[in-house]
Amino acid sequence: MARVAATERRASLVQAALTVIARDGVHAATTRAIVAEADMSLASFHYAFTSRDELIREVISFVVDDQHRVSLATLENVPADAETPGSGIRSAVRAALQAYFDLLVEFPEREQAMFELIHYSLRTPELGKLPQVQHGSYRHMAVELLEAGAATLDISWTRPVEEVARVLVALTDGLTLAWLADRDDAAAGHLMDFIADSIAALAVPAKVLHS
Amino acid sequence: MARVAATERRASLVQAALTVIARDGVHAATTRAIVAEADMSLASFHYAFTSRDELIREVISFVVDDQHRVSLATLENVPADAETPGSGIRSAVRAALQAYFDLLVEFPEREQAMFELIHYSLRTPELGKLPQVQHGSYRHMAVELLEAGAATLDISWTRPVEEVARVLVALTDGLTLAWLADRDDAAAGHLMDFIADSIAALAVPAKVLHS
DNA sequence: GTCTATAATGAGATAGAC
DNA sequence: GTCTATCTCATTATAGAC
Repeated sequence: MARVAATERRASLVQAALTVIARDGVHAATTRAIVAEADMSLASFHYAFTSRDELIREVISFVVDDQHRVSLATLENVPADAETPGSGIRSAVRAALQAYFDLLVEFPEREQAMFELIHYSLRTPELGKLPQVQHGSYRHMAVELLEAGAATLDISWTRPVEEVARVLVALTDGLTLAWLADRDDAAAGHLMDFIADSIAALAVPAKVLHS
Repeated sequence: MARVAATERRASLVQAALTVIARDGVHAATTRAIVAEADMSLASFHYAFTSRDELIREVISFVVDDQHRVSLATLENVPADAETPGSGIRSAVRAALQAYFDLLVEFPEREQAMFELIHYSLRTPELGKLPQVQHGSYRHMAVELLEAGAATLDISWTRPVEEVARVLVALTDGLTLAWLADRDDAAAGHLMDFIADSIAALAVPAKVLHS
């Protein structure tokens, strides 16, 4: 096989690991399954990584970074949803949730893998603060979305934006887990309606704070 | 070792498995670890169960049943929180959440194990509809609590109780996952405040519907 | 019914030729 | 740098004595 730089091999293996984890779960992501997915030899694996654990650590780091990238990309679309100040926030939140939900329905394995990676890192002390970091990146993403939405729709949050973000993340996690468990689209829709109402209840027209 | 009925052995092994899963995670719950915890020989394990998978299935079934039992026990305490009709629902919800949260803080491994078991069953097709059942039992528990609360506090839900229950479960799952990830007690408190407000917003005094 | 011993498999990691 | 072959260990499961 062609000679490839170690950094490229590492990237390929991380991608392959993510594919395997999404398809078969974390427990099935053995070194053998991963190298098979990457079409690579077992020895090449241990040339690029000293251990399986080192790979998994890199997978989680990659996922965290990736979420941040996705977050920024999503922001591009927020202004397009702009409507009348104040009242628009409810439908903007609802639309953003629907966009997320559509992705979830299209790639359920991906979100399932995220959960499994969180639980894996919670069970792996050597991973240190990665669970906090991973979860924190979700909240950071939510903060950016909420601030962008507030700026675009000319509203203010009645609670600290970090707090609203935590609510949004918790609700999204709950929505995701519930749908993964029972695949009830209609119920998920009702839940998203509720989330949109509840989040919108934390917004007031920005001018209120200016008076 | 004394001769023990197979059904007792099965029960002991299920308990031991739960202990191991809570302490070290599902992936660490090998037959060896479980029989060590149960102080039993490996052969006894295979006398009681034909396979490890059969045990895990029984563990999940047990957990589902157990949740139902806990749910009924919790109901006993609801009337004690009764206050003035209508306005009391917010503090009743908040108190119930706090009670759950206190349990979570005291036994975090237990809730973590519940998550891991859900994801395990989602990855195990042979387990069939168990994930739905497990998640459904959470919602059932929520329904009973909400109905008992409504009766005691003389309020009605403005949405179908199943829908409110789904919201409550989703929020609780999100609360749990967030706290497991970052152990931020203060943030969890704010989240519970929000949940209580949002759920209470779905309640109206019962007499409104009688007029 | 319970035990010890062992088969059978699959895992992570390494040696050494090329 | 990459390969094949192998080591070592842990796992599930079973056989057969008691």
